[in-house]
Amino acid sequence: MLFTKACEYGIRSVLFVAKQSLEGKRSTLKEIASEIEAPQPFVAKIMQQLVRGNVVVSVKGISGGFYIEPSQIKEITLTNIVFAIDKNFDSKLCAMGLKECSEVRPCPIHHTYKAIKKDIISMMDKSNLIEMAESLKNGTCFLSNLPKQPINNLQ
Amino acid sequence: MLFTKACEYGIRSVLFVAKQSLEGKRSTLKEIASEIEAPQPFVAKIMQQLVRGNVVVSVKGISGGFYIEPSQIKEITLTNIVFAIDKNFDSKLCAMGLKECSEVRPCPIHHTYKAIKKDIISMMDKSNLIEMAESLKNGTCFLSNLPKQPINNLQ
DNA sequence: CCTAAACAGGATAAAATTATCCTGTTTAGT
DNA sequence: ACTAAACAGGATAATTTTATCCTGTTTAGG
Ligand code: FES
Ligand code: FES
Repeated sequence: MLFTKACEYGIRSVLFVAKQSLEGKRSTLKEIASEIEAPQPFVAKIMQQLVRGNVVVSVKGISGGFYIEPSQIKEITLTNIVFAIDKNFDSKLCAMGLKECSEVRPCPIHHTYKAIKKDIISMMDKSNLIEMAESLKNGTCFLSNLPKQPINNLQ
Repeated sequence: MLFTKACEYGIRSVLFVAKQSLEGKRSTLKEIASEIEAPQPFVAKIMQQLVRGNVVVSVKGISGGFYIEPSQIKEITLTNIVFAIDKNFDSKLCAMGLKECSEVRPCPIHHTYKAIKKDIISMMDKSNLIEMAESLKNGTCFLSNLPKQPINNLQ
């Protein structure tokens, strides 16, 4: 598993908030947790970390919620999200658990894994939040497994 | 982190045992734990799982230890090792934690991550244990961070 | 046949991660 | 002012992962 559960929830939360923010809407904890199908109190903790990390903005009080300045959305990367939640995340570590991933003292899979790591880092740095948020809007990608409403809900 | 600590220790243990087996030597728990710099009782548990999973063979009693039939070494993959230790390991899961990684209902990073997953699976399936064990023998790769002996141990 | 070295496995403990609870503060609207 | 909806944050609980302990069994060698 590449990311911790907290990071997975965090990424999905931010993407939902980003999508809503593009439409000028704030998102409440309740909406976020329901949308991403995650426990609300845990999502609350994660959103707190994201606020402290300046990834999202929170507004207290009635009609409050979370949002991201639309002009900021394109600046945010998965790296930003993940590091706001998991200070210790490090995609640069050795796949076999050596304390240091090193070119001069490589583990047996270092050379193969190096290319994979590069791709992971690149994915995290170059992932375009606004493009992802727009795909969510278009319905070409999703944040949960099952459609919210059954398809056959006629009558 | 791609693998759990247990898997990391397991991979390193198997590689050490493989290297020793190429030289006709059995490895004791004490040797393995010391070589890979991991807690011996935890390594013991992991080795038990590897024995049950038919990755390594154990011999009880004095002058016992763990070994791998040299002819078998080239048959073992990282996938074998990891699944013997972590039944739930699944490199095919969604990077964002959706219950199912799906082409028809993809998460926002599915398409980028798909290629990475393919590389991970390929690394795990095609990694050549005998080549790695031989590199260990040659000293072109390593299982721990620091040389066992200080370099300046003259006199 | 006795001993010491080695693995096996159940039970338990410690640490980290995930999840929940409760109380407090903020704020729009009345 | 009062109220209800919303986030903040400390404390706690549950679960999973990591690590240890203890007792038992096996076996080569004297
Ligand atoms: S040393 Fe293991 S991945 Fe680089
Ligand atoms: S659906 Fe998320 S990686 Fe495939």
